[in-house]
Amino acid sequence: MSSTQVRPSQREAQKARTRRALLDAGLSLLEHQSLSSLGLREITRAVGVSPAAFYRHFRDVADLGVALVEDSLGALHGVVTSGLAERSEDGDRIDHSVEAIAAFVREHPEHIRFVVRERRGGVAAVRVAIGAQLDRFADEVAQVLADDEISRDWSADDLRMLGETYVDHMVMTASAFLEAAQGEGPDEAAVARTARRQLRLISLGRRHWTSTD
Amino acid sequence: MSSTQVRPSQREAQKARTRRALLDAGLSLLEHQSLSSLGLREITRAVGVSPAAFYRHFRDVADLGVALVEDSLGALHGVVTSGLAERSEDGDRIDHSVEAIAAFVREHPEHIRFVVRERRGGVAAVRVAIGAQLDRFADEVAQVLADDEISRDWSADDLRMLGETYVDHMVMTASAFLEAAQGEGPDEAAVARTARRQLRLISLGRRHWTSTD
DNA sequence: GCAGTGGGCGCACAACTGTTTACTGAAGTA
DNA sequence: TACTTCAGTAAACAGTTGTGCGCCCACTGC
Repeated sequence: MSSTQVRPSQREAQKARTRRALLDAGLSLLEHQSLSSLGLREITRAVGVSPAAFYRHFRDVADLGVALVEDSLGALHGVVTSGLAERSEDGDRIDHSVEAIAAFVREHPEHIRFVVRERRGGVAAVRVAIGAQLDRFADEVAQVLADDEISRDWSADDLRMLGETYVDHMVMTASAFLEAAQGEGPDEAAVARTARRQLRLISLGRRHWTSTD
Repeated sequence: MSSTQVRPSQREAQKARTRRALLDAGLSLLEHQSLSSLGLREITRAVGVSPAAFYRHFRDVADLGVALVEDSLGALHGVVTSGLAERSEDGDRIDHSVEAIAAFVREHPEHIRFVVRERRGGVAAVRVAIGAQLDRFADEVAQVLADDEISRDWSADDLRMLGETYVDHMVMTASAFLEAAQGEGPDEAAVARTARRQLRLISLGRRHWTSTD
């Protein structure tokens, strides 16, 4: 089996560059529409490349969409795990989490928009890809939570449920920050406040949890 | 000012029938795609009507989308308020709420799919319409919660936040039920169990809530 | 240096899109 | 009965779409 080349050879470096351009153009074109209405020619036109060139990189637009999922959630992955790892007193932890989400949205708004929009979007393959990634997040969060003193006698099942809850809340909050950034809905401070209070609500429920059924 | 006719005159009855047909066809075509990729001709073809006839009823496809929002969330509106009004012991109330959502999804899957998909979808006007409706839901839920003994000394602000939390949770749960119905993800029973436990978590947090900041 | 690989191009193709136009004919009005 | 209204039609418009074909030519490995 041939491993990946150590010296990328400017041929495939160029190929990778075009691929990136296609991905970037696609992502930015998705600001005002959804993937299922994004045209192949639209993308190549934005990059300045012939339509036929597209097929050298992706089977179709949906395929590019799947690639974008890895792109978008890969970056978030690092933030979540490293952010959760650092532990501190409860209130601070909530503040830091919310601020981390806010910062990520500020830095990568298009990625967040893409994920949030296509999570329930019209392209099945992309929906599945996003779902799988978020499932992984939920697992990892549950893993971290398991080491907390509070959830000493929680069942794996309950922990998993809690992990899902946190991930869903994270996505919702990110989406709300995004809307705030583009002037729709409440402003960033208000979103942050709501998010913090919701997390406090969950945190309280967590402290008084008793496993049944 | 001329009021709406009491005797609908078969002319406008026919018009209304075509309009309904367009709405229904549109909704069912949205099962496997999103609104921004739904074509005007696609709809009229499904109804068996000429493309130009579409303009007698809607300005464009986005306009039809907005009409679909009223259609979809109007039905849900009755369920939510009447369902919440009946009060009982805490556990039962959770069970009933979750079952009510499950039942609604079973009866109107396409409506739920539409709302969930287009809530963050590519058509701004539709996003706004859905957001406004869900905001109203949140208000109403907060209103009902205000009369609970538990939230005796809650601020209006905290109640509103809790209302949003419940509405978001409802939408998420409905979406999960929908996925279950079409074989993706966990089955209906598992979704219901998760939803119940999440509600119990929130309920616990609620009982121990103390307003700060 | 030379044969071979492969990313990108230009062009053509048929199929489709949204929108406008002038029209028809049934239903409503007086 | 004669006159108006208007939902729906048919046809044409200029653009656009995805995809396949053969060709080029900078780069690669020998």
